[in-house]
Formats: sequence, C-alpha cells, structure tokens
Amino acid sequence: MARNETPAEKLDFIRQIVAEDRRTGKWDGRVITRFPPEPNGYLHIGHAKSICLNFGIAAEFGGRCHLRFDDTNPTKEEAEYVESIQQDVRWLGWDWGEHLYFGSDYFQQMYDWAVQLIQAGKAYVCDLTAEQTRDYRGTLTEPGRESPWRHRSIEENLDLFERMKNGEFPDGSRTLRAKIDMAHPNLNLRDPVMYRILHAAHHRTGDAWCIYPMYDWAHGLEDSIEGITHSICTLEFENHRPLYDWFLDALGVHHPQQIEFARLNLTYTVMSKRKLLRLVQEGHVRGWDDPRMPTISGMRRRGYSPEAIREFCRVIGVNKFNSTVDVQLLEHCLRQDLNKTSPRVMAVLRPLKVVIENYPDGQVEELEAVNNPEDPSAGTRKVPFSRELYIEQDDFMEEPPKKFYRLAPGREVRLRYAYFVTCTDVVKDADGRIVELRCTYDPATRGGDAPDGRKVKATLHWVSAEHAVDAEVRLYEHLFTKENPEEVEEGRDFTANLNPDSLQVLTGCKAEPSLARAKPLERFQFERLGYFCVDPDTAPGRVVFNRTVTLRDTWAKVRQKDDQ
RNA sequence: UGGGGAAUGGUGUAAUGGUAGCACAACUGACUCUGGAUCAGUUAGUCGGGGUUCGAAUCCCUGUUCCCCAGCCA
Repeated sequence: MARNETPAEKLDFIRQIVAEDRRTGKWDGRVITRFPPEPNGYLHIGHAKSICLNFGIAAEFGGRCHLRFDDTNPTKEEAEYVESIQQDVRWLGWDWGEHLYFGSDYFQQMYDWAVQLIQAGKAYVCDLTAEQTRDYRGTLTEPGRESPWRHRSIEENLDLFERMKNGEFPDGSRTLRAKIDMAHPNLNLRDPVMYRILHAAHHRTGDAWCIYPMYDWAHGLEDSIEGITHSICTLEFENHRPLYDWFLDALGVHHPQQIEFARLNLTYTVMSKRKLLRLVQEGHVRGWDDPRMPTISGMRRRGYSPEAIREFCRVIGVNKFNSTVDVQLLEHCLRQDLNKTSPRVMAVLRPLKVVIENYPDGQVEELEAVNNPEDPSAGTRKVPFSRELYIEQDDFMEEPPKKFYRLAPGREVRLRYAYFVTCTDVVKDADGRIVELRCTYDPATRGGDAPDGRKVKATLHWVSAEHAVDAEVRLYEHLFTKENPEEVEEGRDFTANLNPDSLQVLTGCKAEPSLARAKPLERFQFERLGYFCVDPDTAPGRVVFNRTVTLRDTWAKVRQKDDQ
C-alpha cells in the first residue's frame, strides 16, 4: 500500500472470501447474495445483521442482493408476514430492485429435478411413518438402518411420486427421500426427506400442490436458480452444507458457495422467533411492534433510526463463534445518530410549578432557541416564556447533597434560553409535599447570559404553563432484569426474568407548544432527558411519546454511587 | 461415548510468523447555556501445557471449555 493511502477497512472473513473470488474471477466477477426469510414471523435485530451483511456485500462489491421468501411450509406461513418483511427491509434502507422472489415459484422446477434424481436412482419414495423414520435414523452414536422401501424400482418410485403429487395419499403416509448413506456420521445425510405430503393451502400457490419440498432440498435449488454466488446463512446450517452440496452436485447445476456466520445475541433480550411469539401471545408485551421488542417494527416505533441499526450491524462485525453483544453498544450507535439528527425541544416529564414573582403577570416573551447545536442548518425557533412555568421535579431539592447543583432554596440557576432565576420559597401541601416553587428572575439575563459575567452551575429545561401541551410519555427499560434472560432456576423459563418495570406510563407531561403538531414516528431530543419518538397512538388532542433512549446521565451515575 | 464448528481485555472485534490495535463499557480530567455533545487520558486481553522458530494470537502436539446436529421446521 502506498504511504499516503488510508488503509482499507478490515474485511470480515466473508468479505475476504468474496473479495478473493472477485480477484480470481471465480464467478466471472459476479456477486449475487440473497436474504431468504421464511414468512412466518416478524423480522428482528438479528435479521438486520443478516440483511446488512447480504445487501451490504452486494452493494460494496458491485453485485446485487435478492429478497427471497423461503415459503416451503404452508402450515406456518402467511401473506401478512410477507408484507411486513418487505416493509422492514425497505425501512432499513435496502433495495432489492426487481429481484423479489418466492421459493414457491420454483415448485415445478424442483419437482422436475426430483424426478431427475429418481431416474438417476438417487431418490426413492418411502412408506415409513414419521415415527418409524426417526427410529430408522439411528442416533448420534449409532448408525441408522435402511428403509425397507429403499430399493424400489425406479419405475415404481416414479409412479408413486407422481401419485403423491396428484394427491392420492394422505398426509404423512409417504415421503420422497434422497438415497445417500444411512450410516453417515452426519445425520443430515442419512437419507434425508426431500418431500412430505401436506394437504394444506399455500399463501401463494393455493391448492396447486399437496407435496412440499423440505428446506435442505429446496434452499440450494432456489439459490441455484437465481444464480446466487454466495449463500450466507447462520451457523446451525453448517451441518447441512454437505447436503446442500450433495443435491447440487447430483443435479449438476449452478452451485453457490454456502458460508455460515454466527447469529447475533444481545444482552437483556431474547431473539428467537419462538420466544418473541410467546411474549406476544402471553401478553407480556403489547404486540410485535411493542417498543420493548427487539423486532424491527418495535425498534422503529421506539424511535430507532435505520442509520443507527445499520451502523450497529457494521461495528459488531461477523464471526463464526457465538457471542453476546452488550446492548449498550446498540444504544451508543443510536445516540450517536440521534445526537446529529434530532431536533431539540423542551418537555417536562414530572412537572413542578414555578411562579416567577417579579415577572409581569400576563406578559409573554418569545425566546429564541437553537434547534440542534450539532447542526446549524436546523435553525432556531421561538419558545414562549411567561410568569408561570413547569420545571422537572428532579431539578429541585430542598436539601441538596454536595454534588447536586440544580435548583435549591436560595440558589440561582439558568432556565435554558431564558433567564437566571433564584428560588425564594417552597410551597407545600398539607402532607408536606412540594407543590410549587416561588422564584425571582433577573431581567438582565434575558436569553441566558449574565452581562456581569456571573456563572450558574446548572441550566434547566422548562415549559410555559399557559402554553404547554399535555402529553403522555412512555418510558422503557430492558424487557428482562438479567443480562442473560435464560439464566433461571431449575424448572423456570426466561419469562421468570421479565422486568416488571419495563414500561412506565407518565401522563400529564408538559411539552413546548411546537410539539402539538408532531406526527407519528417523528423523533426529538427532549433536552437533558433523552430521545423521544411520537407514538402512532397519537391522535388529535392526545400526544404520545416513546422514550427511545435516555441521554448519557452522569448525574444519575453519581447518585447511584452515593446510594451504595 | 459419533460428526461438525469455535476459543484474543468486562463486551464486540483487528492483527493471516515480526511493536497485540480499534470500538463499547468503566474510571480521571478539560470544556460546556443540555450533568448532553466534544476533547485529553487511565485501567484491562491472546483458554491451559508442551514444542518448532532469532521471533508464535498465528505453525505442530496435547489437554480444557463452549456451540450445533437424532423435525415429514427453516
């Protein structure tokens, strides 16, 4: 590398393979990948890793990436998922162009190829029941036994297979199997099932078929038909690669390279479709798009940006061993993006009324506030200031500890973009609870600067009481109390670690008037509090925000340490 | 006890026989009209044991630990 060149970003092991293949011309320079979800559930952050890998590689190497629905099991798949998956991939920022495919579109071609394998003596119709098949398969340490139907004539196999297709036999009565090796140490090679009989309506092919191909048979064919060069999948398919290769070799068709990588695991969450489904079905969350869910739709509703998710997928890297990424890394990527892009506004979550005693009753000033200090082009806006305001309850302490430098009796602080104010009195109710603060302001500090150069230690956010819009704010914490939700006592499951405080709903929050017009999915930073996103539950007269993530909070850390 | 994979700070990753680097987290400090952001710094790692080599995270031997596989799911 020349001295002045910046070093190229380190390639992960998959990109190294692709780069090498391009260099050697293995696929004539083509790079064709695919993201092949089964439409049986919603996409989650783990899928995002795979999506970014496949679409990312295609984009980086001048290739293309197909979106292909691997819809070979009509009993589990629904059109609803096909729609949500497309929406999520698109939202993440990827484009498959013309290349939207369905495994079910290849059913006829797959059938013809199966016939070809039968003719070559490499597949046979087996009459064993599911239970018998399992029994004949043997175990991890003992070889299996050959099916009594293994040596049927080619003619009989052809006839039976056609009749399977024609619907002459009931579900489960027969299968088509590859004739490989019942003693193979890799159980996947012990005469794997290629077709099962399923009299079920398919979301796309309807009743056209009553035999459906198994994953191992179908997947490689789908890849082959589409001319995929690099078939990237997760680690658990490593054991299946010999079978992937066997089928393609037996047919002598285009043979992509299967490459496996490790799934994503995240602390404080679960990632399997099965477990996410349970959370939904058992009502632990409000649905697939509950903002606490690691689903793409949940994260979108929570306020995540596609950019943040893509950056996260980039920095976590790709490898072949299981690892669990600290959810704080995800939040770091989130804050990094939101900090650059989110307009700042002021909102008070737990209002405490403040009366500025020396401020003229009825007077309203429009003060200028910066929309985004990280982005000058975002401009400024006007915020109304008046005699009665709300500040955050947490921003006042009657008896402040040494490191607390917000408002306290007799202390002066700045109200952001407004004035310096000094607390002169504390009003309490009959139970001794603080209900109101009386303050004075210094008119000379208008805009937030003191001409005499005096300093204050804190700047508080605030909202004019008269102009405030009421809002509901939903605060979220981790769905689980343990880093690893699977860590449970004997006989319990991950639901035992559900965090009872993962959702806290605040009503009567006060937001600056500009927020009255906020639209669903719009993102803001509430100054000093965190990033918030308008929830779709928002309706005229009812503004609802989700807290996406808090700002880093060193005061919270100090307080926590002092508590210990 | 069969077969297939894999082990680098607390976490995620680089280094492909030649100075163990980066990021997150944690901790200091500077700055600040967000206790935000930013900036500077600190702590901390090659699974164990042998070997080859001038030199090993990397090669060899050996041990240990972890993951995946016995669906007519994908």
